[in-house]
Amino acid sequence: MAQQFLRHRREKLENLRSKGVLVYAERFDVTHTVLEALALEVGQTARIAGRLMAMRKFGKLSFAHLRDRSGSGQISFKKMQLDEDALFILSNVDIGDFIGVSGTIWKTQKGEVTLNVETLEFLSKSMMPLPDKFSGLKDQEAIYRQRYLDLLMNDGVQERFVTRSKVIRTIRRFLDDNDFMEVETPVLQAASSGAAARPFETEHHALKEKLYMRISPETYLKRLVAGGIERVYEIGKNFRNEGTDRSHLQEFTMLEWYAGYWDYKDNMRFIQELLRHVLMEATGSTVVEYQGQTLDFGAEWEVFDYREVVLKETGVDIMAHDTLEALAAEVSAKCPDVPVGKAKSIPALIDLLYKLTVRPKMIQPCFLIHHPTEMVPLARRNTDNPNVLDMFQVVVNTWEIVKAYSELVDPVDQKERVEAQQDMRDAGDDETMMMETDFIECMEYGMPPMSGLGLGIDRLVALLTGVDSLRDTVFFPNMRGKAPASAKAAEAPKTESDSE
RNA sequence: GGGUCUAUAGCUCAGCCCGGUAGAGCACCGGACUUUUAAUCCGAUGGCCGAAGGUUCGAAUCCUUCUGGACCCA
Repeated sequence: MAQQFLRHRREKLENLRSKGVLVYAERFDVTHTVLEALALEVGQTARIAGRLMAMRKFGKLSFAHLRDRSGSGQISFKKMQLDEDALFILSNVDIGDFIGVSGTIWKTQKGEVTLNVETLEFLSKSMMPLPDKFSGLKDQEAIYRQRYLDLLMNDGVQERFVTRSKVIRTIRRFLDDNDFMEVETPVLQAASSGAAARPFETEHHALKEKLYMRISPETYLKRLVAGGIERVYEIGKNFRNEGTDRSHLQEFTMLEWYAGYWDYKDNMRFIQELLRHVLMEATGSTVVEYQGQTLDFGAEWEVFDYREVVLKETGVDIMAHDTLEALAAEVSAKCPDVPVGKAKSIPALIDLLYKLTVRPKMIQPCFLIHHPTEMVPLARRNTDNPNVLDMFQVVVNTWEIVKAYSELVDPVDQKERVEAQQDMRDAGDDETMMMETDFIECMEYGMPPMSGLGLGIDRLVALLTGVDSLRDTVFFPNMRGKAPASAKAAEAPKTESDSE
């Protein structure tokens, strides 16, 4: 495969070497980026470097496109003005190679600002042809597995990831400016807690202990609040060992913060302010056009009470039943499409009902508040109605992008709620939460009242960049093993330490 | 887990229905060309048709299984 390309390019590489050219150069000094250079006046000079993306050769004049991090622009080679060494390099250059040039700005007959090359240095060889410049790279599998080609060849890809970077940077600044401290907490944990999800399991060989990849940093961040870091946040990867679809990644990026002395209402105000700010910074507007929908983050966000909105939508009062059987009977009667048998516990059934009936209608940014108490074992009960939580979610385009609540800091209540989780687990619901006893011990030492919030970065980025799959918001989405493009490499002998 | 679609040259795709020596464009190689920008023109390369089995005189094409990918459903 690709024999001819390799052969031709290897020949050129040897040609260059035979004349003493360092084919993989050490470095190159530039004075401008490509776009900066092309913004100069005619007659000014610049040194630029980049990857050669296209070449149009005439007899004694050639045009090419050079691309660097700023973008790509036209350079020209006039044979009459180049010395023998430069001509030799030029004759052995392929599209995809990296070169460094210096020259003078001029304008072509068509008026295009172009850098005419006077000196030319070879910087690095490309041994494989780039994808078709017109069609780009369309093979979805190649796009994910060889993202570097996608970034190089397809329009808008780089911008999408620039937006992602900008979103995260803006969030950091906003939180820093509000006196939050960024921290890092363990990814490898003895018990996975903080959310209802199946964890990835791994093993600590030296300690001979089973460990879990975190599904949430929640209990660790709360420990830090107990330790006096009253405003704390972490942006990092969480891992959930569940099915993958367009709105779920098994490895996803989450922002979580905790603020002492705040309640969930403070967080409702704060997240609204934060999201509007991030949108303005990243896109210049609080209105997002997404897949034909206009999502207006600037307008007032509707607030839905969990029990009320489910009742209104389905006629089912989720608080009216003490047993799973009774609730399942009413749900089956009123919503025959809901597969009640799937739910192994009351909260699982409530969640299923909501997800199938209410959530699909939540398009504009809105708050869903006061979830039933059993649904989240770490959230504080509402003072007036202990059956519901001081909790909210932000839902946009049917995606839950934010979950937040006033935190439970009462260790006695916490213990009972964890035991209830264990009962559900025993009943067959494997999306319940494990709990480390030392977290409860920490709570026994005392925690201030506080409220925390989690924001799914990947979903937010998808909304802001118009893509409909979260896989398009990360560079390298998880793929099944066996990359065809590197079959040769896979055959190479492996050392034992390579195998995990 | 179930269903639909998909895999042919480095890339983008035809060919499959109805079996008969593997096609195009771009890229690559040789030639012409001082204003192109999907440059153009002439010529030449390039394939284990995802993998394995089966049917057949004969399979990219029909059948089975497997593998990767996309979408839908649960």
